[in-house]
This record gives sequence, C-alpha cells and structure tokens, in this order.
Amino acid sequence: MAVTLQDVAARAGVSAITVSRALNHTSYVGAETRARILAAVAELNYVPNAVASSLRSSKTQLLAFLTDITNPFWATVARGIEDGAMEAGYGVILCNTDEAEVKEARYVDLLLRRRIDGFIVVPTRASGPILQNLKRHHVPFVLVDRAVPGVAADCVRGDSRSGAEQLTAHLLATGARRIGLITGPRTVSTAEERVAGYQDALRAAGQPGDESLILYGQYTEPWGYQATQELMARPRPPDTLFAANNFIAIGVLEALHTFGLRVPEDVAVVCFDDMTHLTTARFLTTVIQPAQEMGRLALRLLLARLAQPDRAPEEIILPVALVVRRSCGCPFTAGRPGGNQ
Amino acid sequence: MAVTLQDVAARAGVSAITVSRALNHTSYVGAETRARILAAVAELNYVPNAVASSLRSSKTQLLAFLTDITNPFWATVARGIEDGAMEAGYGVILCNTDEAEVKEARYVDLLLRRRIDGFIVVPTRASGPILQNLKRHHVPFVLVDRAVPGVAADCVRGDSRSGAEQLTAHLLATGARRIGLITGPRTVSTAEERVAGYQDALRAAGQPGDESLILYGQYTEPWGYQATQELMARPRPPDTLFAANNFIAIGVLEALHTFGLRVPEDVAVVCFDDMTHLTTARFLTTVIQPAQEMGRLALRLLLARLAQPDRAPEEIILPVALVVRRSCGCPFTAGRPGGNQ
DNA sequence: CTATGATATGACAACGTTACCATGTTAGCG
DNA sequence: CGCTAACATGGTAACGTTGTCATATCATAG
Repeated sequence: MAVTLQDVAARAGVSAITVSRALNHTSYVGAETRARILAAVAELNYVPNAVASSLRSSKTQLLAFLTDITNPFWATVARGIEDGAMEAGYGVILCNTDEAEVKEARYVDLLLRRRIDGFIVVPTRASGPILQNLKRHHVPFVLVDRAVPGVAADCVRGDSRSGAEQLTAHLLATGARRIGLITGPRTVSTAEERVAGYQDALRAAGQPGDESLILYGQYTEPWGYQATQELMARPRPPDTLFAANNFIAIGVLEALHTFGLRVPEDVAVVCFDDMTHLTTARFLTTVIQPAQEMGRLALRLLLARLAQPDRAPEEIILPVALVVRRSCGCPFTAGRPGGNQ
Repeated sequence: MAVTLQDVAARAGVSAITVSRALNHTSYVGAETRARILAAVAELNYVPNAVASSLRSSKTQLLAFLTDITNPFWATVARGIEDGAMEAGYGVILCNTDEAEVKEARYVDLLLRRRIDGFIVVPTRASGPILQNLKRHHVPFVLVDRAVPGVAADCVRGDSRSGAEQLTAHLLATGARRIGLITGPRTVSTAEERVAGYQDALRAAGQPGDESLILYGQYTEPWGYQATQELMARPRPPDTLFAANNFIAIGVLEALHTFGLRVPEDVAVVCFDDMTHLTTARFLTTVIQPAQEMGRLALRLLLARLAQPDRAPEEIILPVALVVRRSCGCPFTAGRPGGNQ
C-alpha cells in the first residue's frame, strides 16, 4: 500500500540504504544520485515511516509535556517548549493531566510504551513515585515550576518566594493592614513558597502576621471564590487579598463582585502569574513569571540531558517581575490606567 | 537493555506470542499460564514497545488535534476529545498551529511520518491543500467548527448563523440602533456565517443595515482592540458592539476601557463563544457553543470513520445557546447580577 | 464413537528502517 | 607509484512485535 524506501530505491536505481542516507544526510551521497532520489521521492509521494525508523534507531524524536494546558499560563510555557523542540527536530506531545496524579500516571505509562525520548513535567508532590518510575526506565525528564522533595532532577522555576515577598512588601508599604493570602495545595511547592515570601515580608516589616489569614486550597477559580467568601464574611475581614495564582484571582474578583465590593476602593487585590490578553489582567497588580522563557529553558535542559544523560542535575530559578497596576489601589499608578506590560 | 517480550516469555516458560496474546487479550490463554506471564511481567518490569507493535500492526493508536490551544475554547474542545480517546484506547497529540497554515502543514507532515491514525482539525479556508494531502494518503480526518469549501469531510460545528441571528435579534428588540460587528477573517467560515446571521436579523427587523459597520479582521484580541478604536472614533459611532469571538471581545472591552466608555451604560457589548471561568465572561451576553460536546462528537465521528473508512461524510451542526447577561444593558437581567450559566 | 468447535499454544515471517561491516573509486601526498 | 583518506554505494541483519497458518487437547453434540 504505502510507498517504502525500497520503492524509492528501485525507482532511483540505487539501494535502500543510499536513499536513507540521502534523506537523512547521514553519509556521503553523490550529487547526481541525490537528485535522482529526490525526484523519485517526489514522484512517488514518499513519506518516510518514522515508526520503523524509531524501532530501528530506538529514538522517537518525541517529547511530552505533562500539565494542565487548560491554564493559559501553561499553554504559554508549552509554546516555548514547542518552538525550541521543532527547531531541534523533536515533536511535542501535550498531555492534559488536570493536575491529577491518576491521569498523570496513566499518561506516563502510555508514553513509556511509546518510547518517548523525554518528559517535561509540571509535578505535584504526589508525582514522586511517577518520577521514580521514569528514573527506573532511564527516561530523562525535566521539572517545571515546582520542586519535588526527594527527587533530584533538572528543574526550571520562578522565584516564588521572592516574588511573593516583593508583592507583599509593596502592599505593606502602601497601606495594607490585613492581607488575606489564598494559596494552592500544600502538595505543591509554589503554594508554600508564596506563603513563605509573604511571611518574609511581614517579618521584615515587623508585623506579627495572622496565621488565620492564610488559606490553603487549590489553584482553581472555585477555590478563590470560596476562600474569598469565607474571608470576607469574618468579623474582621482583610483589607487586601493576595491570590497565589491567576485562576484563584479570577474567583476572588468574582466573589468580591457578588458581595458588591469594589476593587480597589473596598478591597485591594493582587495576584501571582499573569494572564496576558485578559482584560482583568491589565488591571491586576501581579508578579509576572516569564512563561515562554520557562518553556524554552526547560526544553534546553532536556536536550542537554538527552545529549549527556549523566550530567549533574541543574536547577534554574528565574527572576520574576512585580508589575503594579490599579487593583492594589496604590497611588503609584496614577495616570496610567492600563498599567504597563 | 530494555526488557522485551522474549525475556518475559523465557521467564514464564512460554513463547513470545503467548505473552503477546495474554497481554492483549487477543486469543485464548490458559488461566495458569496467564498468571505466570503476569508475574514475569511484574518481576521484569516489562513495558510493551508500542513502536514495534505499531510497525507490525500498522496502527499507532494515536490521533492528533490541530488548533490554537492557546484559546481556552479549543483547550476545552481538546478535553472532550481526549476523554473519549483515552477511553477508546487512543492517545491524542495536541498541536499548536496558531491558526497559521505554515505550522499546520509542517505538523501534518510530521504526523504523517509518524503514521498517526487520524486527525481532528480546526481548519481555515487555506487548509484545503493540506486536507487534500491527508486524503491522498488515506488518513481519516474530521473538521471542527469550520467548513472548508471543496472538501467533503466529517465535520462538527456550532450553528453560527442562527446564533448570530438570535444575538442580533435580541439586541434589536431591546433598543440597539447601530450595531458594529467585529468579526474574524474571511478565510474562516464562521466569520462569514456570523455576519450572515447578523444580516438575517437586521433584514427580519426591516432595518437597512450599514455595511460599514461590519469589520473583518482576525479572531484575536489586538484586532478587537483596533477595530473598536476605529468604530468608536467615527462621527456616528455604533451604540452596540458585537464581537464575533471571545478574544475579539476582550480587545473590545479593553479599548472601550481606555476610551473611558462604560459597558453597558455607554456602549453595549455582546460576543460569540464563552469564556467559562473568566470574570468578564459572567458579565458578557454571549452565544455559548458546547465546546466539550463538540470535541466528544468530533472524536466519535473520527472513530466511526476509522472503523468504516468509506462511510458517507457526516456533518453535525450543534445548536448554540443565547445567554443574556449584563453587558448588553437590556432590562431582562435585572436581579441576577451574575447572569446565569 | 466420531464430528465439531471452543480452548490453548507455537513456528515463522514480516512490518520499514538503520546499524554495522564491507567494498570500490578517486584524489592527494610523500 | 603505492598509500592513505575522503567519497560513494551496497549487503545483511536486526529492532520487537504481531498476522497468518498450524497443531493439539478436550468437551460436547449428534
């Protein structure tokens, strides 16, 4: 049915290996021969069979990115990965894990069978066993955004702690008294790091800090909504809300809206992660992480490891940027309604 | 290096084929033998090699979804596809085409080499040649959201025309006089269908309709922004803006904001496509398309075609739903600030 | 008691490519 | 002029699985 190397070879009057070499530039091939081969390829409409090639060479030239691509932040990271991968001759399989270990494990299994060359993973703390599994099978992987305790691996992440500290310090400097922090699950390192940064800033400002203002939950909109309701219903509600990621921020804004509270007049709001191309984003004071860059670097680490499997694990911590816009209600933004960015 | 069927077979004291059959439930295997095989698999940590399997059986059990996954709408469709695929034993490769034919073509090429079993594509009109290429290679595909003239294929799409008509009729019924329509590129069928629906409604209302109020462009935020600026700067600006998709809507809102115009007090805004979990969404009057359902159905069509390659092309047109919220400024929404949904 | 079909296992070859080894030709160099 | 190295091409086998054909046992039906 399908056209094979043999067919092309026959048509060009050479052997199959020569055709392979011509197409893969893997050895010398005479100029004239090459021309004849290319002609035959075009005439027969030959499409190389990567499956056979992979079997023989035990390289699939495929990488996988496991994350919740529903979140535009990760979609952007994916973009960074993809661009670089394409350039290096790799394809990328994007897998929607929904941050659920069950789906994650299932995908890893599926991809191991497919003999994927390498993984880029946005892990949770529960990913440990899954990553160990990858190690056992000697499949290289790189972590993005989050560290996993007990797993030494290449990793690219933003400086959550410092970012949260900057954000909190800014709030304190411009008059915030009680800052509610709505963060993600304890199983995710960034959730705790952002808490740590928040506490760093309070400590530096000589404030005691009220433990009850810190709510752990999920990195989701419903959690932002629910936590806001809870915080604002208290006898002494916070005057400022710090959402630990973009989805939480959306829930926060929504909840405040239903309460009839204005931002920033009644309550100031800030968040972590940006949501480029979302109206709310141009309004929110936030800490921006270089998403695309993150992807690009993760890919670079993975390629490096593919080339040299036994190199020492490398951890890249990317600087983050505080972007002050209107939602925190501070006076510094007067005159630039759209915020910068 | 890696454990193979042979190794497992040796350990279990049977032949390789028996192991294959035991694992794939593809023929009779004695209960005791199966147990021994499964034990051997576990002890040796055997992971089947799908590459070899694919080569032999000429089925990869892989599907691809080509679209701009950066758009949450498509990410949701992807979810629908994935869920069903997983269930049917297929993996899905998500590919970010950015709606650019160059990337689309490159991916198709890549995936044809990999002998993907089938494609689900969100095409543009320029996709014609690419789809013809798929046909030439007898690789099944299904279109989503958009028809491509001259290409007979399975297709799932929303009823854009009717949706746009409903939306426009609602606006006219509640007092809109001049409705600016900011739509996508002429190369995308939905962009024109939404225009057609808009015109249907005007005609039905006995209104002449002002051609200059219809602006074709891109399905992107910058275009929404730019088009809004242009429309609102005119001597007789529209009193209502109809954004033909979610990204455009975001640009529209942003532009109005920089103009200092309030929604809906100064200008009413409606759009097509929903943005679940976005604050702006709960505020916008919109036409909702069942994204996840769309994906699920597209997958079902593809599976049907895989099972029976020569069946007649099927086109599924999904009903869409008008959801009235606050942004259109009509009185019907009084008392439900959050809108429904 | 034999025919029939369900049960259970195996041998062999093939899928389409590339790794490895081999061979020959030509050009350059001492 | 013989020797090395770059250039050019081919043969054979192997990657790990499964399609196809073959064989054997056993129970049940006629």
